[in-house]
Formats: sequence, structure tokens, C-alpha cells
Amino acid sequence: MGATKTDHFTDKQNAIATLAKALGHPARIAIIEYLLKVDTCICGDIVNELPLAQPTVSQHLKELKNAGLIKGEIEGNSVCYCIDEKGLKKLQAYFTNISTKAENKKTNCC
Amino acid sequence: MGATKTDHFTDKQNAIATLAKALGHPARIAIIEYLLKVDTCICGDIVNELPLAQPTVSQHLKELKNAGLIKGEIEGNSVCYCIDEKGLKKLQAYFTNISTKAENKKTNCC
DNA sequence: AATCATTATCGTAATATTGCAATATTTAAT
DNA sequence: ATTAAATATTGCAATATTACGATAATGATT
Repeated sequence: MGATKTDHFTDKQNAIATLAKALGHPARIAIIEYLLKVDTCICGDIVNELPLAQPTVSQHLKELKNAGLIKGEIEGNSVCYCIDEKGLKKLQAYFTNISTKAENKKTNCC
Repeated sequence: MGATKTDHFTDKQNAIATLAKALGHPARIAIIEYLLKVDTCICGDIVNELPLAQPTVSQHLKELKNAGLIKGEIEGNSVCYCIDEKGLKKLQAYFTNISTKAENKKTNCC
């Protein structure tokens, strides 16, 4: 097949997986890091920052936007993209939670 | 094409992307959560917990292991899988870091 | 209005992922 | 030694992802 069986898992599990998946590509990590680095949210130059063609970058931006990790707004003839804090916070909260749980487990066998 | 251009990004970016990608599937999130829930690391029953066939689960376990998120050890005729804290901690640290950075940015445009 | 600059979409090729049946492998138990 | 139980591997079909050239869409500039 090849299609993920999302309907068999909880909404929360699917939500986290979607966020994680969106960051499961180095180009998208690089985009996030670039957006964090620049103060000005002038964003068309993301294309210049990455070793990828413009349509490819546009596609990655779309995925990040769909996942709720960035926001995009049209500004004249260019588009201003910037971080959507909420997405990052969800991931941060989730991993802090399960990382703590893992740490508190004393009954590790391996 | 379809092959990710990993050589154009930094090692750190690739490392995080690899970890995130490994958790970019609800079944693998479910596996991690199950391993956190059970005290005993008796793990063959992960198959019973998931709505997936045994070879599929085995494949997901392999990916989590390759990514450094779980550890597996042969125990008699079964295999004991459990959380590898290091992987989770890396993710936790990374997201805490960038989430904080995002929060401290005052120049958000959108 | 014609042109330019910026970004998005379409179409397509190459590759990767997901999932499972069938089969192999390994160890325990008989 | 056979058999049973648990897990891994193989092979394959269906689908998804990645990447880009070509093209469209939109707004700015002349």
C-alpha cells in the first residue's frame, strides 16, 4: 500500500506525528532556523539561502504552513513568512513531557 | 527526483530532521508512548497494541532503533525493546531551544 | 497597458515510505 | 531432532515525497 493508517491512531498521536513529519526534512529545519535568525521577516530570500529551486522551496513552505509551524502573509508582491510559535510550543511541550517520563522510569531493561 | 539532498545541509540539521522524521508517523508515536506506559519492557506485545501486521511493526521498530529513539535486546526468544532516552532528550533540547528563541522575538510581522 | 519581480501551481520523473503475505531465522520447549 | 513461538527479512504493490522545469498568477514599476 503506502498510505498511513491515520484512522487507527488517536487524534493526539496523529497531530504530533504531523508536526514531527513536517520537520522531518533538513530543508524545513533550515527554513525554521533561518526564520528564527533574521529579525526582519522579509522572506523571499529563503530561496537564496537554500540549495533548492524556487518551486521546491515554495512547496516546503506550504508544508510548514499546513502543519501550523509558520505563517505567511502577502506583502505587496512578496510574501512575509514567519514562525508560528504555537506549533513549536506543542512540540516542545510534548517532548519535554515524554522526555521527563522516560527519565523517571527506573525499570529500564536495556 | 525524490531523494532528499542531505549533503547540502548541516550535520545538525540532518540529525534533527532524521529524529523528527522517525516520529513523523502515528504508529511510531504510539510505540514510543506504549514503551513509556509499560513498566516491564516485555515488548513483543507491541504488535497486539497496534492495528498493524507484525512485519509492519517490526519495520517501524527498526526505524526507531536506527534513529536512536529506542533500544532493543534479545531476551531468550523474544526481544526487549525500550526507550533510548538520548534521542528524546536531543529533541526536547532542540525544541526547547528554538521555541524559546521564537518567544523572544519581538519583531514578528504576521 | 506592458514589463518586471515575486511567489504559487501544474505536470512529471525519480525515489522513498507504508503495509502485508510469505518466508527465513532464532531460541525455547517438547 | 521436532516443533512451536517470537521476531526479522524479503518481495512486492500502492501511495507519498522530493525536486524541478514550465507556466500561471499577482502586484509593482515604468
